[in-house]
Amino acid sequence: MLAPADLTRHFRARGLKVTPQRQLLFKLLHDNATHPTAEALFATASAMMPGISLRTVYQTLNDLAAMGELQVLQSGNGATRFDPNVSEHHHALCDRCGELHDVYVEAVDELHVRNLDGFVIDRAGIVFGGLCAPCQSALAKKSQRNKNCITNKELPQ
Amino acid sequence: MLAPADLTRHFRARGLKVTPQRQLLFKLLHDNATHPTAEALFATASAMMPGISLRTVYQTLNDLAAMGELQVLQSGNGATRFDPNVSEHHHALCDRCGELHDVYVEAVDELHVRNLDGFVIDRAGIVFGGLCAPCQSALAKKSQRNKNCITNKELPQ
DNA sequence: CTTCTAATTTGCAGAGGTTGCAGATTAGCT
DNA sequence: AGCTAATCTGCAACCTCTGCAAATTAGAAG
Repeated sequence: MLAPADLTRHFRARGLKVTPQRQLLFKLLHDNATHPTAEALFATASAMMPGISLRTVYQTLNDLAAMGELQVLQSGNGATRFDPNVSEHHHALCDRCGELHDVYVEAVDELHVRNLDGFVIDRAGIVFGGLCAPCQSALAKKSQRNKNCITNKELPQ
Repeated sequence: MLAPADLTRHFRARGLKVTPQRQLLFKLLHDNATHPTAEALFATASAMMPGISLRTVYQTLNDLAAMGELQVLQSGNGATRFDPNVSEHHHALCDRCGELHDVYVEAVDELHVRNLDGFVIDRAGIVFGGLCAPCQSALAKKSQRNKNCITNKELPQ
């Protein structure tokens, strides 16, 4: 996504107005790698500008997405996530904490796809599943703790 | 997804009951390549078994997904789609008609992923975007028809 | 600086999609 | 045939997101 100052210019050029609400959202999104949902942005924005409406957050996110300044992601469980990183990249979704990480994949266009049946591919989106580093150590500790535990079979009925 | 008879066995083995409603859904899903939504399945099921509840459809779909017999897909626009094809495959989503096609991709594990930062990948899901064959010809015809139309610039102000 | 107008903000109602709950029903074991 | 836990159904509720209309405001023009 462009820097706030550039977005301001782009918005005006398109006949869109640059309100304080929008400026705040521009700032909150700039260099934000958390893939926030509309609700999450609303929570942060509300703390800095009490009274801002959730409706306005959605409105601005949709405007930005329409201008190609945001990548829209379907997180799987309900809420849409917005990614200000619009360079060509993909995502890694942690099975444990649910967080999404940006990853870069080489030679995606060189993949050999079968069964296309006349479908013409324009782009690709990859979501990797697995465990992020913090969650791996968390799980390792947990299994360590459970090493000496009795199993279900050993429990009295 | 397994054949209805096998699913019946698996359900019973897990202490789950096999009701007429579930048997119907097993049949409707078997070899179904349409990636139906819960609503779509409900519509088909209702025609064959009037009175079946949408709630039951969701229930059974969730059970099947939990058993790994269905792949769950986020279609992008709202409704979840269910795919009885659980072999390793990916999807091609048509920008025009919104339909999903199963495709097979080779050497996905050989992709070179950067910026993993300790994330350990377990699996990958790829969604290709583009146009399916029918939609390409439809669009081609449309642009043919528009060839002799005046452009906006030529319109009187 | 004032005026004007179209764009924006807000709050609320409402549309999907999905789940929780409770009472009635039923699969399938004994 | 009887029993009990699993299931079905209908409905209410939830969540995310959008439509709408009245009030406000950005920013251009005078």
